[in-house]
Amino acid sequence: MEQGEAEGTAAEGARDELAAKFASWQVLHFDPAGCPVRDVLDRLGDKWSTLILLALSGGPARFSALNRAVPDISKRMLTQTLRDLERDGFVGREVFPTKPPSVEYRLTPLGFTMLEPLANLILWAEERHAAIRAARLRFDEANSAAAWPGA
Amino acid sequence: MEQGEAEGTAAEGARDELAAKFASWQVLHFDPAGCPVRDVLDRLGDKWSTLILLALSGGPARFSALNRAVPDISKRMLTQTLRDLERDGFVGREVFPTKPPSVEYRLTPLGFTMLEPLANLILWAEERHAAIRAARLRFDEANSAAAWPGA
DNA sequence: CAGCATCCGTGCGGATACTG
DNA sequence: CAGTATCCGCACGGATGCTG
Repeated sequence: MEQGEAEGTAAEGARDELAAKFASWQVLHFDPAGCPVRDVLDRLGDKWSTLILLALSGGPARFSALNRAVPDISKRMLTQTLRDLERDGFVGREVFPTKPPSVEYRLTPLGFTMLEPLANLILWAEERHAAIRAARLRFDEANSAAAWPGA
Repeated sequence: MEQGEAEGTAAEGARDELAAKFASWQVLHFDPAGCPVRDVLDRLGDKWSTLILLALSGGPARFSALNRAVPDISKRMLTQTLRDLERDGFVGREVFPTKPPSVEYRLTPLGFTMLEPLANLILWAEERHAAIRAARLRFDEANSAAAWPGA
């Protein structure tokens, strides 16, 4: 029952706040360096970043453990994504000089702070997933009907 | 736990919840249809979706108004992004048979519910933006120093 | 005004092979 | 084990021109 008035005010607050932020970014002509949406969210929007962060949410993990946690990522993309996350300060990398070598990745305090807003978005996505899939079916059906009227 | 007492219980709750969700999605072997992160967030992760949603957070807007609100998007990508958002049920499209025709876009109730979690993530990004940029500088400097030791 | 059609370049990401 | 190096396809997205 989150859809009612209780969430209405919160969502309206979010809307007004977002509208104001958006206006302030517009003033800067969306300078990529000054727009957090472009500079931060676009990086998290790649194919693997969020999944890696999720995999690390349970605690530190080694390279091959991450590869097993996300089975369909290639070693190449796992390395690259981890490097990007490390560069942004979300993930820390620690090398243990064992033989063979082992490397452990973990969320930094900065990366740790992201879990909360990320979790909110993911839980929202999960909650609305069925509705979204239903909307897609409706859209595709209406669209195909319009595309082939006589079929 | 070792990560950060300062960030507190909310972040730890988010971490545990996320870890549990991640485990449950793993069981499904990340079937794209069953994983909200892949099926929903990946779509929002494209170059323009979040900016369009932000532009609509202030209220309904016409096509050319959106094009002005996001100056560096092409008409082609604006149309395509709006279609995708409409297909997922986030955005509604209303055609007014004026001359010349005008089309108005607005958030649906479903799209409206996304503003709150999206705002949380964006506000987080804005709040940590400086720290992220600083981390990038540190990383790049350390990396270039390692790449050219004698320079 | 609000698109659609077409062409085209870039870069993301996959596959494979090799290394310390 | 934890990467690097290389090649390559394809889809994302930009530029331009045309239409109702």
